[in-house]
Formats: sequence, structure tokens, C-alpha cells
Amino acid sequence: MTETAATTTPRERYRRQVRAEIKERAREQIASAGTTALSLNKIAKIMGLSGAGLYRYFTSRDALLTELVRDAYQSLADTFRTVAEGGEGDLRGLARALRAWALADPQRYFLVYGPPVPGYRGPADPTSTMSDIMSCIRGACDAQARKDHSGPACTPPARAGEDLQLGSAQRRAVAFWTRLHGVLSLELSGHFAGMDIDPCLLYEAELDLLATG
Amino acid sequence: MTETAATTTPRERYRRQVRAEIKERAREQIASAGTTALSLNKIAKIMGLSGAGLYRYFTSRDALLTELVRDAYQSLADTFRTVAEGGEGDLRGLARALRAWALADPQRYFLVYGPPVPGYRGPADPTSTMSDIMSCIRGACDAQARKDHSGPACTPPARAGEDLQLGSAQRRAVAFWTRLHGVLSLELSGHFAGMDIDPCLLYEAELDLLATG
DNA sequence: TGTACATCAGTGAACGCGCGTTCACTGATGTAC
DNA sequence: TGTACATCAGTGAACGCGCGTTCACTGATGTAC
Repeated sequence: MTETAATTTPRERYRRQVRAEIKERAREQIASAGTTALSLNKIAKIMGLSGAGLYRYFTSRDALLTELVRDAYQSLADTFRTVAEGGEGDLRGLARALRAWALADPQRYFLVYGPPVPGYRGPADPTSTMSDIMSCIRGACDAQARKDHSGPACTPPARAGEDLQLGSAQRRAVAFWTRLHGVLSLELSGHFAGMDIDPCLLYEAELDLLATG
Repeated sequence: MTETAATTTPRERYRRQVRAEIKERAREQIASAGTTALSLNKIAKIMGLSGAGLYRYFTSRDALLTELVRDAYQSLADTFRTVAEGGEGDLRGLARALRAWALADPQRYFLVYGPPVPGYRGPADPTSTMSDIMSCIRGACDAQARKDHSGPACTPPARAGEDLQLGSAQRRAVAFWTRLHGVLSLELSGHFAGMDIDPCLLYEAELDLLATG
């Protein structure tokens, strides 16, 4: 669907395909053993290539890693956009899409919202994608605020919200983000194990508070 | 103050001292470059030892890492206990102690509440310390509940709380944990950078909701 | 259509590095008689 | 107090490993005339 789609040569197509497979294998490595386990040589071996061959496709290990981080951001943004276009872009819809997206690949979630990746990431690049993500949430909060004509209840930060200099929709958006992240990241890290807590119910409980006027 | 304090021999004292310094250097490495950067050889070099010498004190790199994780849990438990004994063991006191503890050494926080450490950690060992930590929070919630004779407001998960099969104090304790972790972990990871959000105020705002009946 | 040239995917060997870990050893510190 | 022995901290060399990355090269694919 890009403007150069028609001018795609066989070589370009092949090149894209191999690049995609490299990234696919890289994702598998990260998914199963974390960022540390990402190794160009191992990927090459799996693909039946010579290790040096990968440098035709990525200039360095860090370049590959950076691209994976960028992709992770983009994947979440796309997920949100798809949900929104499907008419499920309210807070509940976004929240459930977020959880499904996170559970599908926990390491990918941490690529986006986890502690900084040791191999660094592009500095300002994901920021625009990040704001796409936030504006989806923001939009849902605005819509919710419109429904709550009786004004927001005590759910979003009330008193201290003034200090934060944020509007009520904005406050709700931030709470949506931080609270769901709180539950989700602890779940993905396995910190609820053996604690008699059902992460799914807890997530829904927090969501109820956010989505109810 | 231990029962064997009197029987401590000079050798034992020295041994403890060196072990402590190794761990100190290890903590510095982790603090400045993450878990991945933990290297026995580097520690040895810094201490003027021969690398092989460290094996007198730790049987392996993973043993050292595991002990650091255990220490991190213990450190948080001690912090909470100290605060509680000082009469500041209410929700606000604990929350502020938690944030101070986290900001003092972000990587240590992630050792406890972050994604699983690549070099593994002892399985059931920190669990007892973990429950010490949780019971401090739990105690503060019970006290808060006693103060709210008018019954809890809408702050802790209300409707869905029934599904969770948790009492109201327990629900509040879990929310305390997950919400503050949500704000704190995003702050420590730098995800608020350039977003016009003051993490400290946001943290206090969430805390207000938790500590107000 | 065929020939001459340029592009580019992929190879294989090599580089230097730092890692965790083992092993036989030295030398100092402690203990028993 | 002095001697004989055991304990133990620390050394230095070596092991094998896997890593990212470079480099000169081969051979297939595409392009221009």
C-alpha cells in the first residue's frame, strides 16, 4: 500500500523476507530468554546462515535490538488503533486489548514499558508512536468524561489532581496507564504466584474503577 | 548481637568483611549498568584480587546474584519494619519509605519487583521475607480500616472485590501494592520523561486515594 | 538475443575480547601438644 | 615457649566458550548495450 509498492523488485522482496525472518527469530529468542539472550550468531545458525551474513541486513546487534523495540511500540499502537476502528475503543476495550497484547508476548511488553534495555534504544524515535498510544487512551477518557455528565466520581486522583495541573480526562488517562501497568507488570513478572490473587480479576477490578463514572 | 557474636574469630571477621565488600562492588555494578553487567572478574580487578580468589567467598556468579536478590528483599523488609517501629507505619509512611528506598537504588527495586532476573533467583527463599513486607502493608490497611468507621469509600475495588474473595483491607493492600508499583516502576524506568508528569505528585495523588477513607 | 559489467547475498577464516570456572600451588594464619 | 601440623586466603596459568565484528573472497542475480 506504499507508493513504491509497484516498483518492488524480486530482490527487494527477498530482502524484506529475510529481514523479517531474522526479526522473527530474534523475537523468539527474546521471548524465551530475555533481551540478554539475543545473539546474532545464534540467529544465523538457526537460519542456516554464516553469522557474518546477517550484517547484510542489520549493521549491528544493537541496530536489530533497536528495531525490535520500535516494532514493539508500533505493534501496540496498531493494536489500539484497530480496536478503536472496530468500535471497541472505549476504556474497557483498550484495557482488554492491552492485556491480551501483553500476555501474548510478555517480553515485548517489557520492551515497551519495562526497565531500560541494556543494548539501548533509539532516543526520540518511539516517542511519536508512544504519543499515538497515549492519544488513544486519552480519546477514550474524553468519551468517558462526556458520558459522565454528573462529573467524575472519586475514581481519578481528585485533590492532588490540581497540583498535577491536569484536566480530569488527562488524570484518568494517566491513572489508566499506571494502574493497569501496575497489575500487568507484576503479573507478567510472576509476582502474584502463590499469593491467592487472580490477576485477571484484579485487572478487571481496577478497570471497573477507571471506567465507571 | 547474634548469639555467636562472642565466638567470632578474627578470620571470621575478615571473611565477613571481604564478602561484604564483594557484595558492595557487585551492587555498584548492577546499580550502574544492570544485572547483565555483574561480572566476577571485574569485581576482582577492582578489589585487587585475582578473580579466582572470589571463589573462596561465592561458589558461583549465580550464587552471588541470588544472595543480592535475597538482600534486596531483606532490605525492603527492614526498611518497612523500621518505619513501623518508629510510629510511621501507616499507609502514608510506608508509601514514602517505599519510594525513597526505590529511588535510592532503582536496580535494587527491580531486583525485587521487576521482571525475572536472567541469572535466576532462589525459588522459595525470598517468599517468607516477601510476606513480611506484605504483612506490614496489611497491618497499615487494617489500621486504616479501623479509622474509617463509616466504611470504605469507593477507593478500593468495590464491586469486583467480591469476585476476588478478598476482605476490604486486603483489597486495599493489594491496590496499595499494584498502584504504587505502577507509578514507581514507570518513573524508575524513565517512562515519564518528557511527558509533563511529575512522578512525585502523581505518586502522592495515588497515595491520597489509598489513604483516605 | 547475447555479451560485458555491476550489484549484492552469502561464505569462511580470523580478530580480540571477556566471561565463568578449575586446578595445582604458595604462603600466611591459626591450633594442638 | 617452641615446634609440628592443619587450615585457609589468594595466585597465576589455563580451559573452553560464545560473542560481535571485519575482511577478502565466490557466485548468483540483475542491468545496459
